[in-house]
Amino acid sequence: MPNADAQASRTNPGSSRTAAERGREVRQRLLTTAVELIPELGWNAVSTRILAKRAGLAPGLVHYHFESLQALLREASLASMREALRAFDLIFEQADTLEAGLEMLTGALETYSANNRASLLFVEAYLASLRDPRLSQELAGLVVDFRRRFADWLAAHGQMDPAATAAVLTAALDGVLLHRALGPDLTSSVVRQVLGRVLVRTQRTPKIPSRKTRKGTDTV
Amino acid sequence: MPNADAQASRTNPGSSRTAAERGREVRQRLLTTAVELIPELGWNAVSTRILAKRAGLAPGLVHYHFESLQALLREASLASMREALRAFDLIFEQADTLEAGLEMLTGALETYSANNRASLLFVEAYLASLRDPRLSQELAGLVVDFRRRFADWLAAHGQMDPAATAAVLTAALDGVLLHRALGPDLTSSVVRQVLGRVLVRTQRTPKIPSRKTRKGTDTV
Amino acid sequence: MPNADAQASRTNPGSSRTAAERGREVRQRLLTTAVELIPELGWNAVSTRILAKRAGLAPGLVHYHFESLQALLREASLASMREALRAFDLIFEQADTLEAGLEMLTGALETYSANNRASLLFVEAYLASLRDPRLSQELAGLVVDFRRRFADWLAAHGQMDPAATAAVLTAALDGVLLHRALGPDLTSSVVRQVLGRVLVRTQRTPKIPSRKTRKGTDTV
Amino acid sequence: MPNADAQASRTNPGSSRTAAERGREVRQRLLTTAVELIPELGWNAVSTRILAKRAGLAPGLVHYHFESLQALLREASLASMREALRAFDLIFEQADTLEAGLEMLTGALETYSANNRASLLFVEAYLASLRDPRLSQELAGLVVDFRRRFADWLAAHGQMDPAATAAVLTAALDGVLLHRALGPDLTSSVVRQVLGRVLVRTQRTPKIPSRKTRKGTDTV
DNA sequence: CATGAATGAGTTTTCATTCAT
DNA sequence: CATGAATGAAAACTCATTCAT
Repeated sequence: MPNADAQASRTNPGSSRTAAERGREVRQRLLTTAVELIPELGWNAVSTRILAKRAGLAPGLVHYHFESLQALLREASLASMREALRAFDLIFEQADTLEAGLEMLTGALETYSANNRASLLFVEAYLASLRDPRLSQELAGLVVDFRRRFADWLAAHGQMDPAATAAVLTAALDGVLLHRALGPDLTSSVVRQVLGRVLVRTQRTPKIPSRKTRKGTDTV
Repeated sequence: MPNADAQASRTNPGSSRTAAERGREVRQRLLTTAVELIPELGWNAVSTRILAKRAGLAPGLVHYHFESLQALLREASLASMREALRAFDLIFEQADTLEAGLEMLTGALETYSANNRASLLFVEAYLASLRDPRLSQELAGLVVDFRRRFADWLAAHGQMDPAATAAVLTAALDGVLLHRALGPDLTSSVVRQVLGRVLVRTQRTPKIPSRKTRKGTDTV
Repeated sequence: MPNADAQASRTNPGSSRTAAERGREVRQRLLTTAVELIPELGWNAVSTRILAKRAGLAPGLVHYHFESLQALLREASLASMREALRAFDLIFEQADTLEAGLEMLTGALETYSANNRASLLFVEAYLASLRDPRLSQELAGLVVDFRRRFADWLAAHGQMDPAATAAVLTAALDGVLLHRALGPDLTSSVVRQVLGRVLVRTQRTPKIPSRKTRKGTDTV
Repeated sequence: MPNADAQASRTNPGSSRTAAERGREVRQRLLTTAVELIPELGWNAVSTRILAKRAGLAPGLVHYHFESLQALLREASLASMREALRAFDLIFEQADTLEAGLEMLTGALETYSANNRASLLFVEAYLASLRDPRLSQELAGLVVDFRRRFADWLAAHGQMDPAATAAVLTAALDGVLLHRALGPDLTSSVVRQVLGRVLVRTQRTPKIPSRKTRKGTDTV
């Protein structure tokens, strides 16, 4: 990355670009380091000094580039979560049956849980949002957006009660994330198997793409 | 209040009861206050001074009765969670159908979410356990125990895949707790409606097993 | 002082007195040091570290004994000013003519200006009070009280317009304090000579009023 | 605003006027902003960043145009005070009796106290001068000059002891400024009424001297 | 003439923990 | 069993000043 930028700066010699560019790099480095540190140490244990040291930067830079440490953590976590959620949009685009979608969702979950970091970041941000109104607002926006896209996709594939299903499944997946952070015993195949029962097609207009014959549908 | 207690102890001078008894009371008060403070401020924001002040006790008492602040928080949160889980045992004893059980579970969830405190305590403890091996171990024990009792109850009432279902439902309910902490839009009736689909009876009639003989079967 | 206390503590062996007493001493030492430092460095330049170092105490003690540095400075300056004003009460009791009173006042002024510290403390506190409502309120109380006692004394000795005269003379004396802090050219004899002209007796012989019956009369 | 200026400078590209002129403008803007900020925040609370932000300028400009922040504050406050004192010269020229002069002086005082800013600037500068020898020297010069002009005017209008009276009245008026900063209860009519007694004519008719021939005589 | 990124020491304040009594 | 004074490190944040561009 520094090499690429060094090249780029050559393109524009003598301009003020280098300073500004380096500034943006430093800012970005702080954000990246924060995303790394939040799951590792916990939201409240990320201090300016630790952050700066880990980023290999002078401690004063945190408050030069950000209004407060909280603002930095907020921006970093939101950016990271937004990007994580973008992955799900891809899933929604590619999956053409409810079952395929669930499989991809739990697969993604497995990926995230593997390095633990992304999922913990979500939970840490959830808790932090309880004491940070700004974060709370933006985070709620993310969740609502995700639920809506999820519900749209569910509806488009014939799911019964798409909005309710999306809301509960979103929460359930977050719960699974949380439990996987604690221990590895919740395999994605188990999750898929159980949560798969939630996926039920409406009676009317079923263009039945059923992958297998469904089993016991004693819904409650 | 400390004055009142001081007076009370004067009433019973020299008796061995007063000293030991009051000591236990003070210890208990510290635990109770911690349970109150953890969801309110967040695990890492509970300090000895804040805790002592809120409990109306001298600051030195925290380290007199506990090895460290972390030990106090650990003991307090575990005790509180154990008690909370005991409430579910009652549900398991009283509910005689899967549907009734789910209804009581989501009802309890509503109760917990109402004051938010109990559910947040769980999540705070989950995260804290990632950096506290002792807490992690005990917490894992709690969760495993709960899953097993849950699975037993599910099995006894004809649920298919009881262990897997219990594990996923436990995680899902925690996820719902978490999302309710963020906003009130996840009503318990929606949760009941969607998660109810997970409850499916096995084809063959199960022989209802005694609690003692069965253990967590199946997967997980 | 430590020796005296060491003796005192011997009088009461085994009691908790020593610890509490030492605490009070430390607190007092912080106050005393603040009074010393405010005129020397300026209100805003007195930092916790400088203060603790000068007092020969650990830096944490400032916030152990006081809620904030501002609270410490406030308490210290107010106590010092109250004591300084008490000296004027003595003057009012002893002086039996307007002229003798003015002579003693300007004399006191000379004393204060000599070490500069007391007078600068007043001015620093005046300015600080503009950004500290609590200090402002208490300081205003001090000034109002002093004006009233001054006015009472003036009235008792036949001064015309005692309240207005007291208010303006108080301000004028503060101005003289300020100018003396800048340079030594304003001798007390010059001040006495000029401000003496302000002292004018009413035409009619005043009935000397008792302190209780009188209130701040006239204008202002 | 900076944008507007940027546009304006574009209007006149390459001209030597724009560069030099704009430089002076920026310098002046820094001075003006400092004069605004010193009474508002206190001398020591005016920082380069706050100053630059308030002036709508880049932070680096402070040290580009001035050797140090202190130097900027010094220059700004002295310029402002010099201008304020020029207003008094007008009074001296226009007032033809002692009484009329005092009335105009207290009137001016009222004006200054109204916005508080000018009077507070004086007091802040007085205190700052105690720790800034350069400021101290220049400020002393200002005060001495003012006293002399005041004394000259007093002498020209028959005042007894003009030098002593001028010195004490100058201090007294500063004291009144200070007290008015604290609270509004010292009305200018009260001040005029009391300080008016200080104005006393010499017995013998003074030969009215020309302004040029007289200098500060008498005591002090 | 102007910019704004960078620095490291500075600020106030809070902390868990120890310990003499 | 209990107290509360004490400590020194660490927290978030602000600072004047420098300097490459």
